[in-house]
Amino acid sequence: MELSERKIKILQAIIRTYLETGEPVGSRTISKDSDLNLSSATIRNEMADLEEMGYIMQPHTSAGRIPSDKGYRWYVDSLMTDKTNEIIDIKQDLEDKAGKIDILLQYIAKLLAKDTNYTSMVTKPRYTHKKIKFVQLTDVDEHQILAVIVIEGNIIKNKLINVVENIDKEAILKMNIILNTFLQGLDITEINMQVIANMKAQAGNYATILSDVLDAIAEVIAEADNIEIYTSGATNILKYPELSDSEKASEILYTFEEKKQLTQLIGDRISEEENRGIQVYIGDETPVESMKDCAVVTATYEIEEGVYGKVGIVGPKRMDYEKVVATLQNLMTQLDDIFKEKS
Amino acid sequence: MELSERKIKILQAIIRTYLETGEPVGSRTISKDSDLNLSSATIRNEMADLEEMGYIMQPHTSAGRIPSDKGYRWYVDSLMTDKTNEIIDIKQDLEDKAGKIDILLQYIAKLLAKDTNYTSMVTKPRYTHKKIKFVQLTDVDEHQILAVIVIEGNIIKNKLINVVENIDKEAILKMNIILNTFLQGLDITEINMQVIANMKAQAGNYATILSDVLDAIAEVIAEADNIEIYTSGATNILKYPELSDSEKASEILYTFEEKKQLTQLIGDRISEEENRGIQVYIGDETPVESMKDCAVVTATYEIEEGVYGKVGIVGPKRMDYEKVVATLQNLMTQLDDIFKEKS
DNA sequence: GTTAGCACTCGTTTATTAGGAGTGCTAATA
DNA sequence: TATTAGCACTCCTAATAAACGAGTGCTAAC
Repeated sequence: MELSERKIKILQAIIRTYLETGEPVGSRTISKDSDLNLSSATIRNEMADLEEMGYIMQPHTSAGRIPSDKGYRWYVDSLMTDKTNEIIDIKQDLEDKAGKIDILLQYIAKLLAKDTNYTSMVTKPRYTHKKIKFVQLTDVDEHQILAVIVIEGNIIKNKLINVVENIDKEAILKMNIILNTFLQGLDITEINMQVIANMKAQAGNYATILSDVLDAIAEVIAEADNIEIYTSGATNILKYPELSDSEKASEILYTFEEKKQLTQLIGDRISEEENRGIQVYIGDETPVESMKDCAVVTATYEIEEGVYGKVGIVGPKRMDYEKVVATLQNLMTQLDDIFKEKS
Repeated sequence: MELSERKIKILQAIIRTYLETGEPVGSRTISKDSDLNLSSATIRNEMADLEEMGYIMQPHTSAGRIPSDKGYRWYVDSLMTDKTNEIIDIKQDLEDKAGKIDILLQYIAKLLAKDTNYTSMVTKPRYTHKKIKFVQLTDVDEHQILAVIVIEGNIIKNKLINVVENIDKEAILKMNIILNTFLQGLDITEINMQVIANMKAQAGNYATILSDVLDAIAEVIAEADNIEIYTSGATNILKYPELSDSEKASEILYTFEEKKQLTQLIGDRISEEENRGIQVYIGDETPVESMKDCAVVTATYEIEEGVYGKVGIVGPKRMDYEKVVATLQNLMTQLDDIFKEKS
């Protein structure tokens, strides 16, 4: 069976009404509220068809219809072709905060959660090809060296290194030179045994200290590799009765508290082309078990050539897709503008 | 009326049973479970007295009794005199993590939440008298300076400063010297207009840049002043029926998500002597509105002379005070040992 | 002082009922 | 042929009632 023009209108009406109310919607409601001028009986016939086709379902006989996952999917897909133009101007707010990327992202998460009444999450962008800009050692006291490592994209990391031997100024000076000659401009994937061996050879007496320093650098870089995720509005899910029962809520909230699992949702596979743009996961489509009763919308932002992060919204399946998608699209362009301006 | 020996035993029995079950406890239960060998009628008489004295109350006529806040308070106070000796050996775990204080604290929070099944929170210790160890500027590129600021207690902060003028090596060198001559060893409260004016005088041509740098330093220091709080196990509160209804849970969880309000609970007044040691807040005693149905136990740790942080546990009023207090006491001594060893 | 006994209270559970929203089907209608 | 009015039927929900039972307070006897 095909989706006739009329069926489409009815299906849309059902889904829209359900998104608003969260209650099963009956034939009479559609008959009255839509501009189709059809009796409830006709609507009923069409609804029977739509059910057979899998777009809607009944929680029980003698209840109205609610959208199935397939129904939501259809709805979302049909939305994507429209150009919606809801505008929420956060650009101004954003510009003030553009100085510090992590504060900015945290702020965006908060804004999104507040604006949508769903839960938001934002990943810190991940530099896949990190080149070392420079490394600098400073002596703090006789047994401590402070290493400052600056990676492309102005990610700054520091670490205190405890060293057994006494440290003199000369050692620091020499190591600074060695480190920078060898590492500057190097992609971190290029730091191999060969490079390290060469450095150690040059370091002579200071090889042990250098080894400590290199360990620290490795550690720091590994750390930068962890995906950091900011979330906001987790408690918003308690506002939706279908999610707020103790068990479900507990699972979902736990996921947000732990954050680890969120990686699967917005951390993975950013580099793959097809995962860019706006993605919608409905119910079982999400890779995270605890969110099987939720819908997730994600979007990818680019802060500079090849450096991506993601933004996501989690809510009930009956979330206001239109608004969420529009909001995210809007946010993305505004972020684009901000980052473009800066560079 | 006085609390007779027998009344004490009955009160204890009531509270203990209620802590376990969370259900009102009746006279017959006490009569059978305790070693008093009294009939339920006698217990009833005593219970009527205890109720009159305010230690227990009835949720409604013909229900058993539950402890009132006063009852809990009495119970907790009586616990404090006992020497409990439950031992949970986390020391070994802790030592591995002692390298990085924030990871350590985060880990402690997790451990506590897991161990107690309540919610835990840990503040990062706050250095009240922060002396600047040193400041170091490095040129990143022509218009960016990287400032690294090390404060006593090895708190390291860095900030990228955008400068309009071109920067040459000489400027950097000169400013480094000025900054360190003036600021090194200075308590941050001592950096006043006078000092700044003197520095600017010395800086000559570089005064504008110096001004930017000082702004950045001020910002960084202000940031270090914020109390950071790690929490864990927030979703645990959903395990307790008396807290898990949507509204209450939402409020409490929101408090943990936002964290701001937690400051009132474990951030404030650490320096005041009487707030050290173990503190128990029951119901309305807590300064945080959303936790009026909870109990909060806090403890203070000292990582070095004069540098304090706090650890807190939040749970239902019927929390297992004995275990929580013992766990915290234990944790405190173990932390003490670890930090003492290190210095 | 303690306890057995008993009437009474009141929340909880279970059963019953009434109401109503919504359906599917059929037959009449345009 | 498509639409619609009508009606019997389903089944959820809310309301009401009844049965239950845990627990109490009080009294009177031990």
